[in-house]
Amino acid sequence: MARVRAVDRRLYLLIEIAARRLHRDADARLADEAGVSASQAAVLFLLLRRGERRMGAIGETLALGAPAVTGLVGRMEKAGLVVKRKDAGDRRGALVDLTEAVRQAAERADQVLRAFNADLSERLGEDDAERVYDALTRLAAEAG
Amino acid sequence: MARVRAVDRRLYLLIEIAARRLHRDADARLADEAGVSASQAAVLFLLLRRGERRMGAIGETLALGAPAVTGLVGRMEKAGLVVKRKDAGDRRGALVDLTEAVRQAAERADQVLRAFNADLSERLGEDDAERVYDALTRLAAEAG
DNA sequence: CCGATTTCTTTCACCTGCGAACGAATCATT
DNA sequence: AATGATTCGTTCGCAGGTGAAAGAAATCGG
Repeated sequence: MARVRAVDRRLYLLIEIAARRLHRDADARLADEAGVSASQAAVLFLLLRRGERRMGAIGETLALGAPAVTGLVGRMEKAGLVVKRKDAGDRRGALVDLTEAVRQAAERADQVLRAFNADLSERLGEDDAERVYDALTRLAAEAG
Repeated sequence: MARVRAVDRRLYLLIEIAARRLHRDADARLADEAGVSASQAAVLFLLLRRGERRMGAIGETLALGAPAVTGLVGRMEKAGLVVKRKDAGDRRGALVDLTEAVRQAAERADQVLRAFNADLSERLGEDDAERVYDALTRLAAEAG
């Protein structure tokens, strides 16, 4: 299988490459075992943990632009994974939530994600996993 | 600006989020200062460092599937950034190389990338940058 | 030499993401 | 109130990614 050659120690490129590989892998596993895509799983995960959320909040948490959220949630709604309703308090906004019927699937997706992450931690070792987590948190915080 | 909330310590999601933010940022800077996209810059970078390459090799190094390479290189060819020619030795294959005219632009892109990476290293600190680099290399090596 | 298999790339249909431009609703100021 | 600026989400057109299937060229076994 393809080795990753260093490409001259460019951290940014490496992050992209790693993210792409992991995405592909997670996507396949999630599709198999939970019938959702990786992008969808992220939304389900968020809604499961934190409940009903506005479009904008979803985008902010997942670092997605507004059009991406519109599209992603739209496809999920069509697939019956989520429901969208107008925010009564601020009628510009829209609230997204899990459908009761799909909560179970969301939990399955959650477990696949959990297993996937456990694999990653194992491959890195507790210590490095922690460190990478912190480091990426700092990087993601404010892309200067 | 948007803080990244932990979303329950899911390393995989964090990697996606960080990659997305960094990509957006790098893409904007590269477009401004070198007139190429981040994906294109990765190809230019590779060709600049290692010279002429086959489609498959590009995909392998950058963790891109064959169709992605076809599309990316095709757009770059149309934009005059690279030339593609049949591999004389194995006429299934195609060799991609920089156009002489664009080598300068490639070097500009390279410098933007270098600066971008320097920023990242600075924000992480030498030590963590190194560690993250090694850790991601392991993760990217074989998405199990 | 020839058919079967493998390898390299492309095509297809699709999902996912982006920036720019827009309409609708809210907020702030007068 | 009225108007003007801001915020929220959508639409649009596009780049960039995927897996599956198909096409060429090379290779391998008989």
